[in-house]
Amino acid sequence: MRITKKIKEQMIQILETTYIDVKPALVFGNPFELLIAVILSAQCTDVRVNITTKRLFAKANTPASILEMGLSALEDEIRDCGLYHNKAKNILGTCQKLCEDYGGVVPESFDELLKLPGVGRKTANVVTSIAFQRPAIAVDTHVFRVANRLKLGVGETPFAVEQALMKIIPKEKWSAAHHWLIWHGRKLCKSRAPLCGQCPLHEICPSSTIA
DNA sequence: CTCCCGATAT
DNA sequence: ATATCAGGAG
Repeated sequence: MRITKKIKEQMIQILETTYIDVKPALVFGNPFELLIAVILSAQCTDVRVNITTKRLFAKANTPASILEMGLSALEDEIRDCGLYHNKAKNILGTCQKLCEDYGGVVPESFDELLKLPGVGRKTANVVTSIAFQRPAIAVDTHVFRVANRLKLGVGETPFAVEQALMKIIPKEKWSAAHHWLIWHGRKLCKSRAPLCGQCPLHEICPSSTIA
């Protein structure tokens, strides 16, 4: 079955009305905390990140104070999130760059964000969208999977999916769409056992496992 | 493409 | 027991 532009627009409308009012799952108090939380969130559940950041931010929640912790103390603090050696190194590198080049403040420029160690396209887009409230579609594992299953935005790489989604979704809805797709992926369009029977999109979804 | 990696869901 | 989790770097 071919997915027309009209069907894609139907999908967008259903997602928009179904996931009205969804908000970020990560807990943060400012752009810097969000940046650190997103770096920690790679291959880790948001629940675990929130437990870890609550404890970490109580001890240190500025670039300078996290730098003071040092590598091994930071590793101990974030170990539960997994990939902790890389993440600790990247967080320290990011904190150092923030202090040296940006006066301890998270830059709003997407290109500057990308220069921070441990910050790739997905993380930079999350910070751009959520912390600075500018239109962006961060393609994480959920968005990538859901967009491809729906054929709402097809692509072999996250960047390709991001571009495909930006074409079909009006710019003013980009940031919201990122949240619709994430929550849809978490609640219904799960990686292992998608709950197609409960899905409001199953009738127009090309990947639906039910009639 | 591979490696990083502990916690959690199934 | 193993697939997956708000990915990024080499």
